[in-house]
Amino acid sequence: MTDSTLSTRYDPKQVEEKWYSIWEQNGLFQPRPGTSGPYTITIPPPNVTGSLHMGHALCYAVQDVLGRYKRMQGYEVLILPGMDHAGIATHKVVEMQLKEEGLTRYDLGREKFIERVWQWKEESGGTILRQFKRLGFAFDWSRERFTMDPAYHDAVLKVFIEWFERGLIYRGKRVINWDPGLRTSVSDIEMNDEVRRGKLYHINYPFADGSGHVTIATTRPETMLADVAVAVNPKDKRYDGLVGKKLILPILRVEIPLIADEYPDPEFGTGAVKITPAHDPNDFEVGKRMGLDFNDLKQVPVCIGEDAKVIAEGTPFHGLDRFEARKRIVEELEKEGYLEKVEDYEIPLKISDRSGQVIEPLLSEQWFCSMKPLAAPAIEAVRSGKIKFTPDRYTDVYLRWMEEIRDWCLSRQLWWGHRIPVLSKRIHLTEKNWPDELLYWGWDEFVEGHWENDTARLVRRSDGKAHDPIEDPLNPVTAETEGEYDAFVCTTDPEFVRLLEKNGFVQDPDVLDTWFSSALWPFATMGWPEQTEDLKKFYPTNVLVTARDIIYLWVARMIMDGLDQMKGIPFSDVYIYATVLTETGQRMSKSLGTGVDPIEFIDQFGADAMRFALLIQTGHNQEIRFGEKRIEESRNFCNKIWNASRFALMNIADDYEPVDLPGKGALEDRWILSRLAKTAREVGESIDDYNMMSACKSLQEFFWGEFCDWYIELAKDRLSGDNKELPQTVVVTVLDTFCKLAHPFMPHITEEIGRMLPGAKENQFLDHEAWPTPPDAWIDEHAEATMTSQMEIVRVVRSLRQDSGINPKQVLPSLFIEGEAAFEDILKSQAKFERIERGKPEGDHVTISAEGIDFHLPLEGLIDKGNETERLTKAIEKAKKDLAGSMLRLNNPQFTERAKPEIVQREREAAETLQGEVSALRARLEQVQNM
RNA sequence: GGGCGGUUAGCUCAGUGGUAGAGCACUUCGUUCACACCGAAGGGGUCACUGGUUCAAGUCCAGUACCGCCCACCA
Repeated sequence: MTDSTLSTRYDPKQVEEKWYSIWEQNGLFQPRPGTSGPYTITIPPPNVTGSLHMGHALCYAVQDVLGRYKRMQGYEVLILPGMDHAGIATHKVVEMQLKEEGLTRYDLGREKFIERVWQWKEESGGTILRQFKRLGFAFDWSRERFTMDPAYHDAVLKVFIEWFERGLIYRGKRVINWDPGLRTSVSDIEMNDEVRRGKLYHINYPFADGSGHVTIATTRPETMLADVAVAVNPKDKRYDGLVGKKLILPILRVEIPLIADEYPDPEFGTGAVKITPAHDPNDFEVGKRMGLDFNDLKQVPVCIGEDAKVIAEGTPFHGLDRFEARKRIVEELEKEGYLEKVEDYEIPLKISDRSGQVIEPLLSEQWFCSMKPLAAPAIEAVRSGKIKFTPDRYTDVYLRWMEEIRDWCLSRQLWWGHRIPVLSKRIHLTEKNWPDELLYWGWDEFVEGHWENDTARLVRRSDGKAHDPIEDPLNPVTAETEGEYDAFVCTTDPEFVRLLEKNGFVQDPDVLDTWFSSALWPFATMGWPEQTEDLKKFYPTNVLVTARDIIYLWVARMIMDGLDQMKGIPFSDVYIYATVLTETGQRMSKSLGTGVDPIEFIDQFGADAMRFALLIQTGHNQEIRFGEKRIEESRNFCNKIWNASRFALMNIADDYEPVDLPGKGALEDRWILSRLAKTAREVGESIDDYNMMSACKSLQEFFWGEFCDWYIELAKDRLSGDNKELPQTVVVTVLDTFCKLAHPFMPHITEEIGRMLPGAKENQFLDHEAWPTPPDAWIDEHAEATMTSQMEIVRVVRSLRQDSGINPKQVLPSLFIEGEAAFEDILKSQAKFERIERGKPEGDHVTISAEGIDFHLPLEGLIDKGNETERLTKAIEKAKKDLAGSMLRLNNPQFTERAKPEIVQREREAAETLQGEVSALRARLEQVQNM
């Protein structure tokens, strides 16, 4: 009776803190050589932009379950944690902080700004680490990585340089997505679509010869300052014979041609589209087809700058904000009579994911990465099944996107991130000066001294074609190929950088898109490019657990990079977990005020309750609604576990001696062990299937609905009786096994209880225990069926008592039964009778049937005629309805002939029972009415 | 415009062809006897709709409606 002092309320706070530090001190989170080989997860590194939210808690909880489960199965488990520098996102957080101080990053300068970001990284990283630990995650902190660690930086540069050399990375000038708020380019997948109410302006462009006009429609009239043409579809009859004529561009009053191109849709509006190659990706393509030189401002004018202000010198619009300019230009057009009409219109816009600003498509020179060659093997890896998505519907999502992958704009005009390791210089090459120029900027030194790790390229600006000076150093520049070149040198050697700078080279100020470095996560975290022991042992990882919104941004890129650099898949499974929404189905976000810090819930309910609440809602679904109510339920479950264990410990003597179990004992003993064995299997299978919801439900239903509600209740008397060894052994076995099964989900409370059970050894932790695999011999279908029917009987009799208005706790003298009834003890103790007697009682009584047995409850002078009549009438109605349904089936020859025999047989038995029930109920009703 | 999810009790959700389930909420009863963060009993659902396949459909098929998410260059 050592534990009678335990509180009746489980107190997570003290238990959770205690165990986490003990686990850490005992090195539980580091890989331990096992019998089943390595099992690895490199966790998705959270952004150092603040703190973890509910989605993170779920994500990492799933991984912690997998890690602990696999560890118990004997794997050498490495869960490698870390954090992501998160380029734009972190950059923005710090810029916002500066703004509050009335400063900009330019006031600090690049170096000071980066210092400032590092400071913030320490702060945010510290918060996140504390959150991780509060949640109880068994991750190997000794291997924690950050995507800007020096070694990680080296890995990033290595890939960049290699791809540069292979020609996968190139410099290009094209219309990119410009975020005017953050003043950087962003990739196609970092924007959100949004429809806003706006106007569609119809503007007349008159023919130069005065013969009428062409009407175009636009939502962005301000871009007309950079129009180069108006296009119509060659099939559009309305413009037959007009293509080739000159139009006057209103306001600027310059001539632009009316051209034919496949792009305009004749069905839309007038079928005529103004072409602004510098400010629209479609128009850019048209411009390319027109053969324009994008380096020539005369051919491709630009009218909006990086600050989203209009560039149009000599006009009143110069320097205006883009939206202000739109207003003024429309006024001007109206005044001059060019405005045909204005319609209300839903404008589809691209909104920057990071700043919320309207994206401005802008002609800009950036670094790009060719994706097709990288994507091909990554498609194959998934299509062939080497990488498997769960739920598998995401396979198609992935494949569809990968098959239409577009080149990736890599450069960002930010300061926080991996700086692009390229120096460049504009040179003018002619046939004559080619070798001199090479010598001038140190080319031979480059070739001799630095070739091993570095690479270089010459790109002719007029055609964008690359010339590889290494492959073809003496390729003479001819009259045709002479002209402006950009010389790019890609190097990591600081000495060489200085030499180049001395020769007029300038280092690229841009940094890489943060996902470029994230893509290397599964191997760069293990020390790659060094061939480390970790890399040999733990790569490839086993599973990636992540959110569906980064399948393209991250998952796809890791697969591509892994296959390209490691020549092997980075993980074999991808599990996409559900998005966590608020109770009302809103997105959880700080800006909406709907974000919740998991720590608040942990303070209130405990980490185990928090984890379980999330996990029990997480299967193969795509979203979950989460709130305090759900955690309360889990908290209550923890409390139930606590109290059941407390009760068990109070009943187990210090001299407890276990006995052999299988096949022995009372019905309930065999039943609960059979249920335990099945639960163990279900939990394992559910985890293997990444279905945490199913695993949690099995655990909860078993423990609460079967072990507590039935087994413990039935065992109460026996636990203190003469043969207490057996029920005690069952109780301890169930608790011990349950603690192990539930440990991955609720590590703290299970450890606490597990350690109090008889037989627990010093410094032995559940993580080191074997995952329970109860033998087949424990499964006893007969016991389960019998027990199920006993439970039904008890429920029915209890219901009869309740309906008769008897106090549930009151023990009645006797219950009469007619029919075959074994296990009278169960009935006696659970339905609370002193005796079970055969036959029918003499006096007034009420009767109910279950499992073919009639139960009579003597109620001399106590029967409420009205109540009983109502109860019986209802019962008759229900039985008649069921019987009718049953007969309908049985009278249908199609059914009796075609349905499986056992189904028909079951139906016959059911009908028979119902038939008997109906007549019995009728007889009783008559009896009652005669009372 | 295309694709993917969802629609089951008041709420949140399980349910992979054989007579509809859980938790919460609600009603009634019950606190010396593990737990009121508890126990017992109960009420509550033509499983969104329309067709089809089948002896049998919440479950399979086709379509419709509504909700959510993703992709797409219609100015």
